[in-house]
Amino acid sequence: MNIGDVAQKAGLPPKTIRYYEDIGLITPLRDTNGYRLFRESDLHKLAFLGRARALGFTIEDCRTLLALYEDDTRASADVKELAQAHLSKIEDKIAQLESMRSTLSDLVKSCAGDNRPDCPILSDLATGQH
Amino acid sequence: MNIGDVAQKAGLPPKTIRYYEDIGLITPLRDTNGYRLFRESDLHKLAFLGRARALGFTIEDCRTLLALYEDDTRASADVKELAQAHLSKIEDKIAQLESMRSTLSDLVKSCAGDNRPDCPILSDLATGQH
DNA sequence: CTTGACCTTCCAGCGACTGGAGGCCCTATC
DNA sequence: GATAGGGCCTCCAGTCGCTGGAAGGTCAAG
Repeated sequence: MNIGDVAQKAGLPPKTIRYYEDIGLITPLRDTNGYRLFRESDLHKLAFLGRARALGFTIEDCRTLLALYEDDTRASADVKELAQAHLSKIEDKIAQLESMRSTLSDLVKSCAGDNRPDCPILSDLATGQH
Repeated sequence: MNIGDVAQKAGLPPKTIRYYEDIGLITPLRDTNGYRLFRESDLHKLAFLGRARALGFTIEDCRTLLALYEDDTRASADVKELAQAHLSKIEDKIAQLESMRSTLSDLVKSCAGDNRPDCPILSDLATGQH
């Protein structure tokens, strides 16, 4: 398979796939013309990476996950720990965003949104007081 | 005031303040020794920026917000529109993170987390099937 | 033989800082 | 007057995960 094919099948842009090769996540073969030549196993890895990235794992997490995936002697505890840590980070981010959402939502509601200059949003930003 | 003082008062690192000057958000004076010399108005702007950033506004949004703040003839509708658009982006992000959280949470729960290699987290990443 | 789609590499840029090197300035103490 | 320590300066590079674009080779169809 050429890069375009795998890109389609894995649902990742060619650029991203080249990047993943650059940083050593995959090592496709090379055709005589210099084109990358992808095996089924490469496609499989790329799909794995796509799903892991979609769950928000960092590239380094993905590297570790791939290594664990390919290690028959892994302990599921290691995978779980990684996933749990990532989950915690996501929950932190959600909490942070929820806090912003709450404040912003209040501010937006309190703003008339008309032609006049008076604006509680700007007042809040200016003074920190509601 | 020197940069250390405003940094403390505004709750922003000196590096960030220099960066804000670099990109033209503030323009402190200069002392004869080359040190930045901050007026009350600079501190006020920095505090404004700090709060806007804490609400997740991008730097470009902050630039616009500052301009609106300093424009007596603004329409509060413009501020509200900006804030509303930002709020929508935040809500999108929250939705995306919630979706990750949900999937991840299920996966983590379903993983034994012991010495054995069997791991539903990896299976899911490998196949996309639960 | 040409066109156009595909592939290659390499370099630069995104956002919002952050770290570090190398060096000047200021104050206090000896 | 020398020195130590802290604060300030500029400039460059790195972060993360791509993404865009330039310049050029390759391939299949007409």
